[in-house]
Amino acid sequence: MIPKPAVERLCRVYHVLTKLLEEEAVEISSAEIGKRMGIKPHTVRKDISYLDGETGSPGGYDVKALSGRIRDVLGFDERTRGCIVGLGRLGSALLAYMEEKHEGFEIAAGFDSSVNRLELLKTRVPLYPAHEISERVRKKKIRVAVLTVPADAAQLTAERLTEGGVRGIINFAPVGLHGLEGVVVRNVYLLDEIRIVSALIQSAEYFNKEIKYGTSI
Amino acid sequence: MIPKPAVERLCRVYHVLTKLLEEEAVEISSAEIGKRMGIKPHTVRKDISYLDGETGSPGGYDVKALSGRIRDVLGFDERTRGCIVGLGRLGSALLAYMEEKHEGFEIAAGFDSSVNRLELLKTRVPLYPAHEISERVRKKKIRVAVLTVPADAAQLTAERLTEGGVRGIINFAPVGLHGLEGVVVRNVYLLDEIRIVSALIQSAEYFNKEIKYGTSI
DNA sequence: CGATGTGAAAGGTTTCACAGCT
DNA sequence: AGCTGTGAAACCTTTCACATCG
Repeated sequence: MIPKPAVERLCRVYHVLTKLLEEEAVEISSAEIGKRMGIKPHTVRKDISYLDGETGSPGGYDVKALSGRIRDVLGFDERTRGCIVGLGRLGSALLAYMEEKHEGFEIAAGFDSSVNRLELLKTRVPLYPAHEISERVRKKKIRVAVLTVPADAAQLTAERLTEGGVRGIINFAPVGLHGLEGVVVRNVYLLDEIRIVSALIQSAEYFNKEIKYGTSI
Repeated sequence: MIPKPAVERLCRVYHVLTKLLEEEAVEISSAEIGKRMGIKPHTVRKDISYLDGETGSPGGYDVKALSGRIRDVLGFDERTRGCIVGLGRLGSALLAYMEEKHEGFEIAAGFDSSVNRLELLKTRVPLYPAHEISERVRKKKIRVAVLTVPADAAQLTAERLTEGGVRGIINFAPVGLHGLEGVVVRNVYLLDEIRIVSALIQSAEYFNKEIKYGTSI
């Protein structure tokens, strides 16, 4: 089993490789990947070693081969279909941001409980009222949902999504979701981020250490 | 030194306690906090134990006392001042979301390189052109920046922020920042999130395990 | 009794150092 | 020579089990 932090970093390695392909680069070293990501070369190598492939050589990694290997192992092969639920200010910004074409996933729907809002928004992606969530998610085979509803609607909406067969939820609502069996939940607590950074600074100062809370997701 | 994941969770404990104070709750158990956050009770207790305080008793924790202790240790005492740099769709959504009053921090400025955009936006918070960043940040004693500029402007903007004395950066640009001494950087790679969730699902399936990549930040 | 608080064990992740390959 | 690949060591975090206390 690949460690979770390694999976996260490999997703970013993939991101870097995608760009390199656009730049028509052929080979790249772990040092260069590390530099672009702000992490150390041996971390990059270790992460790649979890893929159980034979993609490197003394010149470095073959960009295409490595990118393909990551795609296979992490399952970027088939397009992953996602949706955004809750089209307030944050949700619609994320929709606009994500509905453009991206390697490895595709936004296939948006949902909101306000029909009025659905009519006002102009998006490429089709929008549906919230009560159709589980039905639409099932029909469209959506695997991942971005949850940007108000805190008090989050749990119920998450349950509806799970009923529809969603396997992963990226939760932007500032409440913990519970009781969702077999679903990967990632919480992104934007409002806490500033407090977290502030606390990490403070904590580092308090213990009179140099700041060592480096880059992370 | 408090472990970084513990600091992150304590920020969320604080969040929960703030809500509890609004509900006028007096005491709360680690089990209840854990339930609200989607984590286990002993994790909550361990995290609280890092605060080196004596806040609990057999009935549970005194909400006010615990909240005060976290505020002191994590430095939420003085208002932390933050800014948002890059007011595109995502940046201005975040600004609208964050400029409301929140416990523990305050958004004090917004920046963008397009003067046109600065004139169009209607915000409570004052907005300034990007070339004034380091000057304004210094004058206003801003400690934390939310970075939502395009990828190719991120490194330079981060450097300007650091010149102005910023101690922490929440980086939404999909590139790693490097060479920033003494600055806490947190990366939020929104576009990678869907891929990460998708990969975690896939990885769990591949290794035929039940999904155990639980809740996390 | 029912909760906290915490050393100690278990578990996971990162770092290291060097073998191996082209 | 220069880079990858990886077992082993070091390090950090979580979990557990139980002493403790009102």
